Amino acid sequence: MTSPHHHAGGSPARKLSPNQSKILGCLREAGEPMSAYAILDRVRKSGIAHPPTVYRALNDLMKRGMVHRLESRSAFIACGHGECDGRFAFAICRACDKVIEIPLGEKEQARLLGLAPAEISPETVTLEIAGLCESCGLAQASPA
Amino acid sequence: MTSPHHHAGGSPARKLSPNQSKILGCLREAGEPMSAYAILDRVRKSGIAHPPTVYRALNDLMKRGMVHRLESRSAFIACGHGECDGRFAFAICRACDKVIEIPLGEKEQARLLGLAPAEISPETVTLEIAGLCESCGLAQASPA
DNA sequence: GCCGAGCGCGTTATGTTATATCATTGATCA
DNA sequence: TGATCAATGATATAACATAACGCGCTCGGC
Ligand SMILES: [Zn+2]
Ligand SMILES: [Zn+2]
Ligand SMILES: [Zn+2]
Ligand SMILES: [Zn+2]
Repeated sequence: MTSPHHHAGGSPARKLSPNQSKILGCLREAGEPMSAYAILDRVRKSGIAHPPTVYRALNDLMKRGMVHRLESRSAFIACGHGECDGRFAFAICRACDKVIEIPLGEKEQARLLGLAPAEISPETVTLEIAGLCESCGLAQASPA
Repeated sequence: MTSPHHHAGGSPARKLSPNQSKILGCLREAGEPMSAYAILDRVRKSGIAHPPTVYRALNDLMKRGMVHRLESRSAFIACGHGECDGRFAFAICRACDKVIEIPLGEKEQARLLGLAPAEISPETVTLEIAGLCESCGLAQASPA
């Protein structure tokens, strides 16, 4: 290696910064999707005080595949597998916001990208399936 | 027909209100995704002055399937087919925001819903495929 | 005719999500 | 020592969305 400091200057797998660790820890503890501002509330006690700090860390963590964004909810969630590469989907209960991450196989991913028309060369897929989880389904079936 | 006024009280295919027509017209003219506030700017001249008016109309139009929301962009677009029923996806250029609506067949839709795990009974799918359109792909290949 | 119900819409105010920008700090190193 | 760079802190504001109240119209009952 050329120099142990200056952290390699490149792309692959740098260490998490303290803020990134705090925010990833917060999301992992929660195990649920959280809004950026909900995260901010939870990490205030550990010294993070402003929205940009949270968004910076979230954006870095998303680039690493350790945090995903639920587009249909404007919320963030820790990757259910620690880390992944963009081949995932989500199933979301519309009543209680319970979320399950669905890993996509390469073939499935390719098939989804293949739905794009020739005019657009596809790169990434955002797939969110909304429905009712078991308990919310039961609750809805029997009102009282 | 039972009565031309009071618009039938039920669900199917009521007439558009004046505001709904204005806003749908705006989106159809644009042929591109627009944010709610961009729509507001465009329809100010026709008397619409506040965000809730725009959001009310958009929500109604979405229920009818005449307008769709691009979740990954917080933007709205007129249905490419006049009207549809929830079986659609989008391909979006990440550079110029060009959007193409992709109709999904019943089988495709069913296959997507089938990706949901047993814990969540799936109802609707949000599928947005991002990539580069032809012209943006060229522009990126040759920088200057 | 008068009234109440329902609805579309106007309006005010506020809540929520996200980013632009500049200042500060601390480590590295010529 | 002082330039440089990356990370973070901090201020301010932009962008997106909704809650809540009230008004005026049309319609149907009386
Ligand atoms: Zn993941
Ligand atoms: Zn649920
Ligand atoms: Zn459509
Ligand atoms: Zn493009």
